[in-house]
Amino acid sequence: MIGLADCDNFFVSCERVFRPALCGRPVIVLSNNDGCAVALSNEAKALGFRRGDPYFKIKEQAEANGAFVFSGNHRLYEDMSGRVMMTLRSFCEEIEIYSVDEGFMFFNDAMGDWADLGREIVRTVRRNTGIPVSLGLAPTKTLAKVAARFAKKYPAYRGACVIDSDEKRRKALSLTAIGDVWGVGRRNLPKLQRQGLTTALQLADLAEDRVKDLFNIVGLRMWRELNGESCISREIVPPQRKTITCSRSFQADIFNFEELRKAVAGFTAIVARRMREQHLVAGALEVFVATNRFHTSGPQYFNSVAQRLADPTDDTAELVQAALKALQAAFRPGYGYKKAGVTITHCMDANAVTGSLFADRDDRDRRRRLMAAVDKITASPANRNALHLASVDCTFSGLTRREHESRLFSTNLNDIIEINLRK
DNA sequence: TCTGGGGTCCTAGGACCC
DNA sequence: TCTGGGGTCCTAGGACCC
Repeated sequence: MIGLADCDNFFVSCERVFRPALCGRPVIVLSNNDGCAVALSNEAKALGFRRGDPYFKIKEQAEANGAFVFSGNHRLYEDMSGRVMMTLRSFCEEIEIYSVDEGFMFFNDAMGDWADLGREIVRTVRRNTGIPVSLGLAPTKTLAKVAARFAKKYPAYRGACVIDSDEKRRKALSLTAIGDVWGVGRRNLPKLQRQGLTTALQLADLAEDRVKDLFNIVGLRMWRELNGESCISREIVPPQRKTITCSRSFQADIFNFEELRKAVAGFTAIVARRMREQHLVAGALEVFVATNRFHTSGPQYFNSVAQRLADPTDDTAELVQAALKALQAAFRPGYGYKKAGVTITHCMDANAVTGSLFADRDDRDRRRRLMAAVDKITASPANRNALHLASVDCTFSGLTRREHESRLFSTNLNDIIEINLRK
């Protein structure tokens, strides 16, 4: 049996844990630069606000409706995510952390009544973390996703929905719109609809040969999963990352190379720290710059330049040097840049790399120790910016808008909740 | 004025090899 | 007249996910 635990309106729920007065009220969490709504409470959804709405278009209406608005506080959400996953793991050794707010659980033995177990998991996550979660239980990942949607949608399930018979499977699929199936996206939905398919059950009931004609291997796998044949693999040990990206949109267009240079160096430093956390080294890196794609007047420009690294590395200074070289090649003066980013590619396990024959080993070791020391000093959130390369703007101060920040309630001692006891 | 960020997999086509 | 067959690797673009 496969369980999918899916946190309800996760970012909103994280904010509510530390401000319970927000429960039952409309809450909206925004993306970087306070750009778009990325998470909404049910109350905000009921008011007509949608994920992806640009904030400047809904701001007035949100204020008029008394909605509470937050800039994304991802360090808080990451920390809360870790707590949720820890609780899930206490029920099941084999879990796959699928995203910040979702985890698959793999049960190898019969565990008694699945619905009872599911509800106990939901209750325990709520008690341990304050986060409301919905659980779907079914023989395949895709069906567990379907079950979780029902658990979320209908309070009668009390948090957990189980698909453990063919009858339940067919019933659930008949009530699921084809566009709501995991793996059916925007682009392919019209194609499926043209075939006269409206429910997930109609898709599942197609003959295998017909599925092979209509789709590629991805569609075939989805069809098998809907029919109860598990064929999407378990990733219990997280696979090694292949790329790591850091990119941002800016509050105002940047025309000046120096300003862009600082930002790109900052992105590179963040990416470098993340790769060291994961014990990776990069074989190459890519820098992109872009003008505002929503501007209809004025010239548009996008460019992305890759830079091979002579020797795979995780050293911030070396990576920044390479990134700035790439930036120089990508940059054209005269444009207003709205967005830029850095991606490291060709990642490998740091311990499995053979250094170049001509590399200076002593220098390598010194740099490695330096990076380890920097990482140690900047490990705690309060010291995050205590030490950095001079070329790096690690705060992005003034670069992006964050007007509705909440605090680092759970990871920074300066930000913990204060309780005023009345006399 | 203002419009997110970070990933993966699949496929087709080109370069290259024998 | 007539111009092979079979591979791998890499990349860009598309589709999907959260």
